[in-house]
Amino acid sequence: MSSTASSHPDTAKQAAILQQAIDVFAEQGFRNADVQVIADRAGVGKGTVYRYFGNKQDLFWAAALEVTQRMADHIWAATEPVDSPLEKIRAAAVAYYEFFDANPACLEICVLDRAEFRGSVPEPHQEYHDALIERFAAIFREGIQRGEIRPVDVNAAIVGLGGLLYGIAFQGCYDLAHRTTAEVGRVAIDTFLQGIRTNPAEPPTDRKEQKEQAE
Amino acid sequence: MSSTASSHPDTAKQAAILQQAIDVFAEQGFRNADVQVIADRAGVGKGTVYRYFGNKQDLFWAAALEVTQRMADHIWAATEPVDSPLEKIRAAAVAYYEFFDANPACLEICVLDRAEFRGSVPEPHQEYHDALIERFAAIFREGIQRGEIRPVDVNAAIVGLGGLLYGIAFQGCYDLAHRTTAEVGRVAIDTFLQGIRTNPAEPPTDRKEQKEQAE
DNA sequence: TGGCTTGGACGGACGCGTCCGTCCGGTGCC
DNA sequence: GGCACCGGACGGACGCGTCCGTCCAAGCCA
Repeated sequence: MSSTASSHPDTAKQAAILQQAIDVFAEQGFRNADVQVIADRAGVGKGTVYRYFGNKQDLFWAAALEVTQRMADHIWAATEPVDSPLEKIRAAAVAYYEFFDANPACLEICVLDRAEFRGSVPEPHQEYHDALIERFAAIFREGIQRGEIRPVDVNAAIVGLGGLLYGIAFQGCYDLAHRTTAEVGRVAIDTFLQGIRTNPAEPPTDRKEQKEQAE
Repeated sequence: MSSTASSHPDTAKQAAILQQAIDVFAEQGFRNADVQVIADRAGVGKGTVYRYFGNKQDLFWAAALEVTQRMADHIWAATEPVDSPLEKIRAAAVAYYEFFDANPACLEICVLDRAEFRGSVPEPHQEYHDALIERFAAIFREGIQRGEIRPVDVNAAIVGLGGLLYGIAFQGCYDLAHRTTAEVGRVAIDTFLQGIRTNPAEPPTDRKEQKEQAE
């Protein structure tokens, strides 16, 4: 209360509800989450929540879209200043873990999206997802052109990269051999870039970015 | 219905309930799943379900443990006849995707475990998980000894591999660039073994297992 | 016939979404 | 400039449907 100004009745309350929805859904899961609790924490009545978001499910979609946008923004901001495609990919991975380390609730929303709704997201999400794929595909293609990246199947590689990032983040709640998610993520992305196999041609003489992860 | 014999009152009914629990939980999610439906599908009364499994949550744990065991069995069966550590890892990955392609309900149980309970599994699960890690660590170590695998950080590599497998399986419900999960998984595991970076020393002349994924 | 398993009817808790009374800011009339 | 009217934003009480876990009556085997 004491919202003296009330210049825009909508925006402030809507944002408050959305943020609380992210937190409560993340804490409780979709079915367990009580809309009344979201309303209480946002400092509004339950009726107001339904006024702004229609129903519980639409509220969840709104929360999920918000999370997607925040994550994408963070990743793009991290990759843009980098020139090398290979390093762009590494930067994206680091940004990804940074984001979820800093916003664990956002990770849980992604998990719930997959678990509750089998990823059957409405169109806005799909558009964001497709845009993500396409921008990464462009990075991969340029990397291949520049000779930094092997001529791999770009789409499959992106799905693989996505799976790697996603999977490790998901597993963050389990015991990751006593490492933080970001730490494991850094090792994993190095593996993705370089592979685990010894090169059949040469003995392990190609230490180059191994220096920074020296155990 | 018509379970005239009832030779073993326990085992048969218990197994039926467990199987139906896996299916119904996978279809509906934990909170959405109605114990009555599980009982009906298993051909028993709800009271019998509670007699055997105590409560809904314990029933879910039992289902999750069953899934874990089935999956682990399948993977070990696939890796044992293989000699080369590197190929053992590849075989394990293939077996992983095979299993979840053939048993999608089992994948959903894993997703639910993570989503509903943050992976806060009871001890039996943890033991299985630890055993899995240890057996793979042994494979990695032998691979490194034999010179097939770069001297990577074994624990981190395993988490990375697990994340890769897990993540791609999870994403199977999204549009994987019009591929099946198994197909994408095969490409991804190749990437894990070899990396995407061109080797700084030699030009891309090392096609060796690229022949089988020729686009 | 007696003990034990089974199954489904039932009570009660819980939470979604609605609906109605309230309150506040803006507008027109005096 | 002050006052009364009005519309709509707001909040929370409530109704209703859903589903967990229990309990007791009926059946089955020894």
